[in-house]
Amino acid sequence: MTKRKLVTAALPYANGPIHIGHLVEYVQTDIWVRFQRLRQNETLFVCADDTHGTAIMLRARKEGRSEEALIAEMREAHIRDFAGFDILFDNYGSTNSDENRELCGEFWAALRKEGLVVEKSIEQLFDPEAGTFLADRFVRGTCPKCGKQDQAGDNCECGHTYTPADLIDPVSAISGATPEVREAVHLFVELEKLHGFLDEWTQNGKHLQQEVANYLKGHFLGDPLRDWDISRPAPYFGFEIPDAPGNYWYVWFDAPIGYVASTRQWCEANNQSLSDWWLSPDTEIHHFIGKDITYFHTLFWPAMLKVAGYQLPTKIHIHGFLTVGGEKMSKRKGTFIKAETYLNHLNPTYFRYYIAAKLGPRLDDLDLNLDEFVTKVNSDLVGKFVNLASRAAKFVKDTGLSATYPDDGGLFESAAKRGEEIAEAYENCDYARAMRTIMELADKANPYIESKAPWVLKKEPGNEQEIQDVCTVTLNLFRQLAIYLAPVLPRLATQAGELFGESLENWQQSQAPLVGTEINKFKRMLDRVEKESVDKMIADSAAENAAAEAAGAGALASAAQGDDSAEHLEKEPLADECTFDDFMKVDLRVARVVAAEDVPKAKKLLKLTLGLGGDVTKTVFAGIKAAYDPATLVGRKVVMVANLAPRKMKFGVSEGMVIAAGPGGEDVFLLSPDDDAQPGQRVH
RNA sequence: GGGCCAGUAGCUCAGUUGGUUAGAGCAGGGGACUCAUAAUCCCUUUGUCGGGGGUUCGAGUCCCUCCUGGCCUACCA
Repeated sequence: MTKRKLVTAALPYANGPIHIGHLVEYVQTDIWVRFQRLRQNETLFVCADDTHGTAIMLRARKEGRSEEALIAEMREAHIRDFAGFDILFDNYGSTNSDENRELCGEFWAALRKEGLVVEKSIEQLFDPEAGTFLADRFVRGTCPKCGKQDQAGDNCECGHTYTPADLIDPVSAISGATPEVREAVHLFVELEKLHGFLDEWTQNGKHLQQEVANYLKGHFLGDPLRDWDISRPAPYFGFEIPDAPGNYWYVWFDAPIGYVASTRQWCEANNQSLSDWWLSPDTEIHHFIGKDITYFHTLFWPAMLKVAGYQLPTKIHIHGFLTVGGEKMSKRKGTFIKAETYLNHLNPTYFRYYIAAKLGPRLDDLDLNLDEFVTKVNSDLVGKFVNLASRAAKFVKDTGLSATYPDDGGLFESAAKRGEEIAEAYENCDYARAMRTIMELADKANPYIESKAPWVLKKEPGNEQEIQDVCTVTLNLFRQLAIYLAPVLPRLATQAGELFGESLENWQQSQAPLVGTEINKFKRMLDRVEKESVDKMIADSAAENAAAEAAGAGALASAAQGDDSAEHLEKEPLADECTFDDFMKVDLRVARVVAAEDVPKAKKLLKLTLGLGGDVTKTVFAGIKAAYDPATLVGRKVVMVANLAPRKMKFGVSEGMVIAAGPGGEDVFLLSPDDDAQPGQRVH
């Protein structure tokens, strides 16, 4: 008897939209769930929005609305995005639900009962202006060890770690105010009392990937486990702790309980019992998460479940991050792609397949290479797979499939035998292997039809049976592949089912050929990916982010940087890093304005003659007419790019550029060297 | 600093417990076909398997060492 399976994906934080980085995980999980169902395992897939914490509170405050309004809107967007990628949850809950509050109380009571909760007074920085305690990441200041400025609240680039209270000249990133050190009583869970249990559970080789077990052993389990600070004083958006008024459960306490709460919601709607799913040894529990939240899911969460008497996770599947073009996703480069933006340009099937083809069972990051994305999807899905149906279906649209399965030289049979291999790869989350194997099979199907050439047979009468047989084989190979691919490509599985007049919902269907049935008219199943669409998506994505940044000119940034507005840096973010050598290619010189004259027909230009010392002069047409009167420029010193390639302009040749800041028009500001700089001196 | 992982054809990767001339897909080159979404099929080029040392009859595969890269090191996926 197979066990029933409860599957979760990490709860996305209700503070931002879903992007393709998130989607790696949801696609991975969805594939696994669909695979389980295809194998006839009773499977429940739950998720929820993670809604609590300081970040949500601050954002709601900034937007002048309630946290509830914010998270409701975000939840709607998340659900829409997931649906757009064919991610099919049985229940999508929220950590801000009655079910969750109640369950939190239950887990809390269990911790209390075990005597694991202790009170400790700690010093924490408080922002008097914003009226809130500051999480580490909301404090910046000078590193007490190396003296580097503008470092995060808990660690410095130099590698030193500390508490925010140790920072020199700390500044609140929220308001810019100088935080005060305040003492507050927090509640802690004495995790060390569960050390033995956690040692066994993490190291027994059953529940975690080996490298994760090693990581925990090396980082945490080698020393006594620290007490876990599990409460936050008001103001905090979350659940107030019933027996500690004025204190709230830390978001990471109630978030994983959200898995249970979402399950409960589903149970209540479907007349099921929660205990069958979370308290029964007959149910496997599988969590899919990203490696950044390993710690919470592999130490705290098992500890909480253990203490509360719940079933422990069967397996925690941890994946790496998504990079694009080998780099971290970048808003500026447009590679920080929101789900919505992707869907405006591309079919989700492409993404699901590409991600599946790259996902292995380990924690390696996986890279979205946009050129590879296009060629892989087109070549594998359209060229190899869909093409089979596309080229064979029309020959049998009147006759249907042969009544008995013809001799195909063992093609179907051997591909059927490899089904278990593919299934095992899916089971182990080694989708890359599964996709490789499937494509290997597809690579045998096209040569088959090619060698039989029904389009040639058709030219001579009397070949009807052979044509039908050849197409019966080809379409059955296609159907078999469609079943193998169904967890990844649900839409194609549906379309394939329609072609055959059946529903492809059981892995076993891949093991026996379909014969003697009609074939419906072939409808185009998948368009090729156009590189132009990908490019447009990237461009859109970059534009959105630029607009968003400009609009939301952050209180965060401006406050931490004194009175200067962050606006300019946001409008024009820093360029790509360049090397010293790159920089030295640009020859900047101090120059004196020897002559400046108006160019009557030009709207923006002034003609400048710049002296570099001695007799050397350069003529430069500068777009500063609206900002400067030529007469006032003569004699002053400026900085120019002296080795710029000459450029022919309407009014003459410009031999360089003067350096100025500002967006243009009247807002142009020439840079001047300090008084003693001499024309001709290089700037570097 | 500590830890984990990786380094195999231009690119993405596969190479099971060490065993014959190291593989696939894509890209490149040549040809064929025309049923199919310029899809498909056939043929084809390319590798000091990161460097060095060692174990062995035999190493991409084990050991040592060095180099390079990625990631993690208590709340962004």
